[in-house]
This record gives sequence, C-alpha cells and structure tokens, in this order.
Amino acid sequence: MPQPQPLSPLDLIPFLGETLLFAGLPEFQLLKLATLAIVQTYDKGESLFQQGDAATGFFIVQAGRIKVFKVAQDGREQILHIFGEGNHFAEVPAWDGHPYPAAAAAIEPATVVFFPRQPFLQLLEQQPDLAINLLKSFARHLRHFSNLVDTLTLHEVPTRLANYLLHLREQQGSAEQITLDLSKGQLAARLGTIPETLSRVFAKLKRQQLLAVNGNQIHLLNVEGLKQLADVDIP
Amino acid sequence: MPQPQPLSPLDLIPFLGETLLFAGLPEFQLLKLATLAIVQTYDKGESLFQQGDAATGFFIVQAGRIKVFKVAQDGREQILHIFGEGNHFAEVPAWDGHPYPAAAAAIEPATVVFFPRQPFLQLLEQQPDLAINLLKSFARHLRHFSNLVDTLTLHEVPTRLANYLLHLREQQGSAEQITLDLSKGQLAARLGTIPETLSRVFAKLKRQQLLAVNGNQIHLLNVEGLKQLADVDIP
DNA sequence: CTTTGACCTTGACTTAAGTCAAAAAACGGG
DNA sequence: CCCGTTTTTTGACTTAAGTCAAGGTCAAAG
Repeated sequence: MPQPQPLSPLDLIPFLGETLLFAGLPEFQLLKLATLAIVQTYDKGESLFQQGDAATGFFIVQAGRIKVFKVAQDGREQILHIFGEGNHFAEVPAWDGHPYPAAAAAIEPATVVFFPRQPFLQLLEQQPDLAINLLKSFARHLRHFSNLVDTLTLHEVPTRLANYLLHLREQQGSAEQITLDLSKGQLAARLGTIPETLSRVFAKLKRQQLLAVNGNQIHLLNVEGLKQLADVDIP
Repeated sequence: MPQPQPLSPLDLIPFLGETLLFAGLPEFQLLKLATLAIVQTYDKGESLFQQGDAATGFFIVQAGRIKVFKVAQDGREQILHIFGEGNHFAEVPAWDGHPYPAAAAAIEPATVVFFPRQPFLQLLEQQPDLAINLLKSFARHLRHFSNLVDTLTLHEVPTRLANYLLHLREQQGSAEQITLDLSKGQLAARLGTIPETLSRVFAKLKRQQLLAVNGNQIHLLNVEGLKQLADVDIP
C-alpha cells in the first residue's frame, strides 16, 4: 500500500515549478496545485496501478523510479517507459478519462506526487501554458514510442542492447566504464526479451571482446564495434 | 512527384471543418487555413517523405490512404499507422520542428492536403481550441502506440492476425464475410511480419477451420475460435 | 489471346530467441 | 557472518518466424 506522506504543500512548490509540465506557471497556481497534490511512497516492486484501471489522475516522480509496462497473459513484461525524478506520466489517461493502458510499478523505493484528475482538468482550462506543456510532453512520448517500435520490431536483441549501453554511456559522461541503471531482469523487460536471453547476449558480446561485465558494472572495450552493432538511425 | 492540384480554397472549407483537428474552428480561420493549404496527389507507392527529412508541415488525407512506417536497413518495413480520409498525421514533427521520425507513402492513389509548418504554428497561438484538438490527436496516437507495442511484442503472429480480422469485422458491420483493406504484403508489414509468414498463418487458420480465404475476401468460419486466439486485452 | 509484372504461396532450411530445469552468485536481513 | 531468498547464469531443447528459391495466380497491357 502506498503511504500518503504528511508533507506541507509549501515544500512542494519549488519542486513542481521545476518539472517540465508545470514550468512557467505563476506562483499562485503552483500553490493551488501543491494543495491538491498527494505525496505517496512506494516500496520496490509495489504497483501504482494496473492496466485497465480507471484513471483517477497522473503522477510526478519525486524520488526513485517508476516503470510503466504491459504484461502478457503468460506474465512476460514489456517495459514501455521508465520515469525518474521530475518526470510525469499517465497524463493521457488523466486527461482523456479512459482507463490506464498499461500498468505502473516502482522499480526501487519511490516517492511520487499524485494529482487527481478533476482539478487538473480545471487548471488546464485556466492555463493555456499548461496545455502547451502537455503538448510538449505528449510529443516527447510519441517520439519515444516510434523509436521503441522501431527498436523492438526491426532490430535484434544484441543490437538493442548495444544501443541501450551506448545511450547509457552518453548519459554517464561517455566514459568506457558504465553502471547499469536497471537490474538485468528489468533490463531484459526493457529490451523486450527475457533474462536468459539477455544473459546469453552479454556472454556473446564478452566473447567478441566488445565489453566486460562485472555485476552492474559494464566496461565497454570496443565502443566502435558496439556502435557498428547498434547502427542506430534517427531517434 | 506529387501533383499540386489547382483547387479553389473555398472548396476545401467544408472538408477541413469536418476533420477532428479543425472541428469547431470559426469560419474565417478555416478560410485562412484553406488558403495556406496545398493539395497534392500521389500515385500508389509514391513517397510523401522519408524518415529523417526535415519537417516542413503536416498532412490531412482527403482521399485514398497513406501509410506511415519505419524501414530497417535490410528493407523490412514496419507500418506504424495507416491514415484514411479525414485523418491527419505528422502533426508532431510539424509542431516540434524535429525531423519526421518515420517515412510516409501512399498505399493507393491518394489526395492529401499539406499545411506548412509556420502558419500552422501561428494559428495555434491564436486558437486555443486548436491546441485542444491537437492534444486529443496526440492522445489518440499515444494509445494507438501503446497498443501497437503490446501487440507486436507480447503476441504471436496468428494472434495478431486474428485480432486484426476481428477489428476489421467490427468495422465492416460484424458480418462473417470481410474484405481485407490491405494487400497481403502490406498487411504483413502492418502485423510486423513478412508475406511468407502471413501466408503460412492464413494457411494454418484455414486448416483449423477458423476461416476461408478467397483473394481479399475472408470468410470467418468460427468467430468464437478467433476471439479465443486473439484474446485481446484493453486497447 | 498471351505476355508481363506484381503479388502471393509453398517448400526446405536456418536462426533467433523462448522454455524448462538446475546450478551459481549476489543480496539482505536476523 | 550465516541463511534463505532473489537474481543471474548455463545447458539442453523447442519453436516461431525469417531466408532463399521456385512456382503459381491474376489482371492489365500489348
């Protein structure tokens, strides 16, 4: 069960003002928002909502990370997106009122700010800026999805992994030593495969001297080779 | 090469007013739009733009159908979306100014209305209603994508085909006799597979007495069986 | 007609990746 | 520090779906 946090709305204002969604909103609106917000904490693995649940609102991550994912009947998971600090998600269901199209759960202990649907819609009417921010967010998500479909259907697992690792490398300052930001099991779900296969692909890349693995530490031995394998197109 | 059509702007107004994107706009705005619009016709197979092209504007389909798709280096295609009469597409690139993330081509002779980016952005600033319509459109696309990823990664080809056929059946009035709206080759690309595999899956479903195929006419012999195979979840 | 080209189907084969099972390694309390 | 749980790896096997190549079908064009 999520723990509602007794936290003063005032403490939330600076945080909200820095999120992309609420950037540029006047102070008094942020205050209103902050009073509506419900801060919740989740344990690792705990579920925020299931696919098909009625959409009651949307979320902003304050700490930790949340995965949004689809589940097959056989239990296999496909992660659609992982959201970290300052990211917001489930705005579409909050906005259009249809059920959540995917499930969400914490992949590590997390604190999120929940905004109920109705007040959010009201605010949206009063604040054209917010509509623009929402558009930006939707546009980002659409590009993400188009990229995801490309990756998952037109590339094989080694390519997807190489891609992922190279992105991670950039995020972490382009050194050859990188730290996985997901457990291997979760990484498999992110890449649209299963842990066994991921493990084998890591083994294969090791054999090819492309990288070395030590727990969640990956040493990229041959970045050029990985790039060739990844052979990305426009994201 | 697309043929720009010499068509009076006035003729376009009623059409534009009925599209979801421009629904509810005042007449004088529609007129402005109509003067900006460039009507183009494309032959079957002709390309509107390539993935990575600079986004110069967006499109509304007036007649025929357009596919938006990703291409792998080996030439394999994944269709992301098919747009028919009254549908609009590529609003994201037109809006955010980044390159088109996928390619577009006509799957049959088509007439589209092209709107250049800059005037569109100006109009958007003047018309908050348009921003709302755009949000609706983005939201629809996002749900479509989340569904697409689910289908492509969590279900096998026979399931995907059964799903497709059942949707088609609903569209066509729920009779057992349906007409494919795509060539089998394009259907394969839509379902994330190749023609050979699709052909074999059709053969398999025939063998299981689930359907009968005659060209683009499909007779659904056992709708319940297909539903079981499709075993859809929330779209 | 009959020829041409686009589209579709079929067969034989290969391959990427999933399944199942078990062992090994890593982790987190108590 | 040890024990039990979770995560990861490995092996043997299966399977869905892709590749390659050859025919077949059909309709429009000559």
